[in-house]
Amino acid sequence: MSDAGGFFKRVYVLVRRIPRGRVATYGQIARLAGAPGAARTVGWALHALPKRSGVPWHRVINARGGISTSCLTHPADEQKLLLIEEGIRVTKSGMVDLARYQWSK
DNA sequence: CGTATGACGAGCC
DNA sequence: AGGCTCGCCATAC
Repeated sequence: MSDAGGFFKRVYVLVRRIPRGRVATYGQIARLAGAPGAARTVGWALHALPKRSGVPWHRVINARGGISTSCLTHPADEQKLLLIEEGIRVTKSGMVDLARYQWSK
């Protein structure tokens, strides 16, 4: 399940472990997945991830605490709303205070 | 097996 | 804060 050529799966498992009201960066997930530097691959994993998969993809943001979504199927506006509904303060520009909300195992 | 891609990261302006 | 360039890494074709 969490192994066997499924780097993506490993990412999904880690994202699911992010507690509600907390966020993580792509680089952080990549590092926990055992591939520091593969932040881009993490983003791609979530990109291919359907919302109904149950993975809180909206809790994953970039190192600057911003929403980088350029994906039309996953609008940044929706991600922003989801984060706000979890109690996370997000600026109009979609910036999150990492120092306060970044997930720490 | 080589090239292209991508929801990134860090550095620089 | 926002934008551009280069570098890293795992898939897709």
